[in-house]
Amino acid sequence: MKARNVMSKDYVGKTVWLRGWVHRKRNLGSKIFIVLRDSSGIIQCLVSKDRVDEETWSEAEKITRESSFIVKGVIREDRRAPGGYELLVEKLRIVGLSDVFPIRGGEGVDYLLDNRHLWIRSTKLTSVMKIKHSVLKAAREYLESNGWWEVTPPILTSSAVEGGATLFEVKYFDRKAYLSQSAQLYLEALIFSLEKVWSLTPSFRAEKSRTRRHLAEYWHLELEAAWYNMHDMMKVAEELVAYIIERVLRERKLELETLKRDTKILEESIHTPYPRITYDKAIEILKNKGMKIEWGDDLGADEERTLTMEFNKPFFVTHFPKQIKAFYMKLDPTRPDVVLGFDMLAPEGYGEIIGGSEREDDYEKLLKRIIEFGLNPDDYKWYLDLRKYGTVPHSGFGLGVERLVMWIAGLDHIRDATPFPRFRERIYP
RNA sequence: GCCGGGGUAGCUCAGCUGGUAGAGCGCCGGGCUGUUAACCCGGUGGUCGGGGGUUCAAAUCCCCUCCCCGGCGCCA
Repeated sequence: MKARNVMSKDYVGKTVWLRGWVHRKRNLGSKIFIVLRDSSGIIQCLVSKDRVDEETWSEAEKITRESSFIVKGVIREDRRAPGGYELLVEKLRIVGLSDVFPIRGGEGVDYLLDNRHLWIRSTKLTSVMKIKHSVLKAAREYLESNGWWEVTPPILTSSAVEGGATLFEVKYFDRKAYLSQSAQLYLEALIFSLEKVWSLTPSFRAEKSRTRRHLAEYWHLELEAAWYNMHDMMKVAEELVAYIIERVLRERKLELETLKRDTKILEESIHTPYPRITYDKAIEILKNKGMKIEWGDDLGADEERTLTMEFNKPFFVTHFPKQIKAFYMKLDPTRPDVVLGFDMLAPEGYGEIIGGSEREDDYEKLLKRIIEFGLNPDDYKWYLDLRKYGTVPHSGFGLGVERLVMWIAGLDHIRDATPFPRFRERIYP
């Protein structure tokens, strides 16, 4: 049995066995309250000296916070118990006695990160992990039921996907290799047979970022489809996100409550389509707000945050100047100074969660772009090949899973959207 | 990489116009039959991040260095 299940009228008066960990212990002398935690939640257990055998009593006296134990008792309703139900203990046995637990409450960020392997048990992080589970499950469901093939691109690669972003270098036998920062180029190769593909992989960025929105290692959900133009792809992006949010709202109500997440904007976000504005329009809005920005500048964190306050659901910004976007994005044929690219920004100040585009499918144009960006065409030979053998219009996007989770869960830092966050200054534990 | 803040007890912090350290919590011991981060009484606790300098005297002033946090840039 699990703690949450037995906390109901149906179980009152019934004898149950539970196993879990000591969440809290309060010793009153001849009564000991032990709050049991298992993967489902918590329940208070009452050990009363006059109602248990000597062995159980001495186990209860000895047990410490975070010890694992097995307990047998009768469920009863009691207004004084947290949650309204408690277990009146008959037998209790310690399985793994815990040393003094290093986390008590009130510790600082650094200390908690050093003790991440223990802090991971907290109700907050447990709730986030459950939300992340539902996010991934919902994404897989959506893609599965809409005809997308799941594929497994490589993590070890021979060169950069795009110049600029820093790569982690690893020893690869006698050569150098890099940890992938995007599966996109490989997904592009796979659309020639499967047409609609997606992958969920770790991506790595060796940037020395110091922000609440960056991880050195994060989970990347990427889609790529043949015959899709930018607008087809944006429709997929918004449907996917809306579906995920709808599922999380339904499945993870309790966890969102635990996190004190105000779900008003999430409820809005299950309705598509999402608003679309062009980069031109974004600049205009920002200028009217008195921000110092000129056409051609990339949207910085402040600008993004300001824009997100204009909407009550995720929205798209499209048609960015070509110089601030990647080489593989297709230029707008009606206006070659902008690309057929789009970002999806989450509201409430969260900002970019998706980046996507229509890809350049013409060999000569792509080659020209690669050279313009100062990249070495030899590194992209196989990628260019795709434009020589039955090229096809296609589009794709990448979603930062932790960024999406961060927004849905209402977190103030991306590190809590993943169990063991990796930053420049942190690889332990 | 840049800007700002910070490293003092196991944890969170005070002390910083120089006079070799203090609180709360934890921990240990005792008490307690309805606690909700239980409470009450007693006890325990420190190379003041590291190195160098000034001084009779440095947690405190100066220089160097390491580490962490927040923000920006970069991006998902």
